[in-house]
Amino acid sequence: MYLPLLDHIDKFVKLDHDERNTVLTYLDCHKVRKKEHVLKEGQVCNAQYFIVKGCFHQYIINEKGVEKTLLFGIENWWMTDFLSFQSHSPSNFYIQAIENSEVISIDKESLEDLLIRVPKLERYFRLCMQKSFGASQVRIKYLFTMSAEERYHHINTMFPEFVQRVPQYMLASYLDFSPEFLSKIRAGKV
Amino acid sequence: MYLPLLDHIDKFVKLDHDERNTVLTYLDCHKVRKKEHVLKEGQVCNAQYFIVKGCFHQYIINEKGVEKTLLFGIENWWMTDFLSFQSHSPSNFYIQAIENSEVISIDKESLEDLLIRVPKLERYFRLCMQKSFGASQVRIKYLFTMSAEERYHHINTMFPEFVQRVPQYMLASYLDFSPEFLSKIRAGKV
DNA sequence: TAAAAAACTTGAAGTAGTTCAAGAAAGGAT
DNA sequence: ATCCTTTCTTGAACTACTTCAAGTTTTTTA
Repeated sequence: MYLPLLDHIDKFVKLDHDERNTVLTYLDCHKVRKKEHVLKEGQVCNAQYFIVKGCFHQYIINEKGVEKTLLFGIENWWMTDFLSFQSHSPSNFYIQAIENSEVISIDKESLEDLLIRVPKLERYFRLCMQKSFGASQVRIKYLFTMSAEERYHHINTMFPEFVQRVPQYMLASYLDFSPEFLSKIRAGKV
Repeated sequence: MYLPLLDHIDKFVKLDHDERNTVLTYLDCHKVRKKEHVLKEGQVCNAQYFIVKGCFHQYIINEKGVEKTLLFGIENWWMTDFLSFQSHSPSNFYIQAIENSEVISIDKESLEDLLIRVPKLERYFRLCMQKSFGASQVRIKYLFTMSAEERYHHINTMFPEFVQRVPQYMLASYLDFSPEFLSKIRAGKV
């Protein structure tokens, strides 16, 4: 149950037996049902979530009441609103399960505590974040340089299983165009 | 010369006298002239740059040969291509000085070394990155929810001095629209 | 301080993608 | 198995923004 996270940590830093056990005492694994939220706009984001199983998206609702998906997360990714988490400010975002999922959550206080007891984890979280941030930089590059159609074909080539896994309208939103347009791209009508 | 960085570190973690001195031995401060690059597409990004003075932008050149600015950096920000830095892969980006600037650079090996000697810095870099990543998440929100005109007015309200500081065509590119369109927004011709 | 280069402006014509509305298909719950 | 909800499709009308080209202004360099 907690193994996926320990394995993930192990890719970045080596913990000894005691440290692993310490980590375990701080974690809390629970199920999140499809469509359930772990964060809503306006709330202060007080935890980070490691996805053990399932799929989430981070989204906002625009002034027309339409959902815009900014980010997806699947197994072995951390999800949170880092800005709200760090600065205790109300979040701009919703984070919602797209499938029945399982997450390991750790709240801010526990994390602070844990990082004092297992300082090696500072490195783990640093490297994780570096990876996410790198990915987000590349994403902006794609948004800035490719047409809607190119973005769709690109993601479809790189992550075909993922494209099947999430609703089309969310994918369209993530790629920053309308669901109708995605439908037309797929039908070859553009 | 190195004080701005030590001050910045001090906002996140407290170093003792020895640790500060250790840090200093790893740093290298140098001037970068306007239009000079610290990173070009295709190079592996081997260092992180802390901006002591001046202004940089990270950009790509698209298939039409046009520059697209993905990110700006000013005093007290770190700039690098984290993906390339972490995974030793060729960078997608250029990083160039917009003004005559001064940076403190630290290369990958030195950083690894330094982090071993001053482990507290793991925390510093983690928190720095968390802040940058949070900012980049919010930026994507703006790109996804505001019209071109709204994005311009927003940045102009939030950071008026910054808007004056960089060429309009770079700002337009950063906001993801054409320089001509920015000209028209400013003239009230949209 | 003149000449060259870089940055900004303007209008006209074009287009990539949106919006709307209505129907069809697929998925979930009881 | 059927009803209800959610998701996907299609075409027609529209629009926010781009592209192009030419001229003007500002900045840099020698």
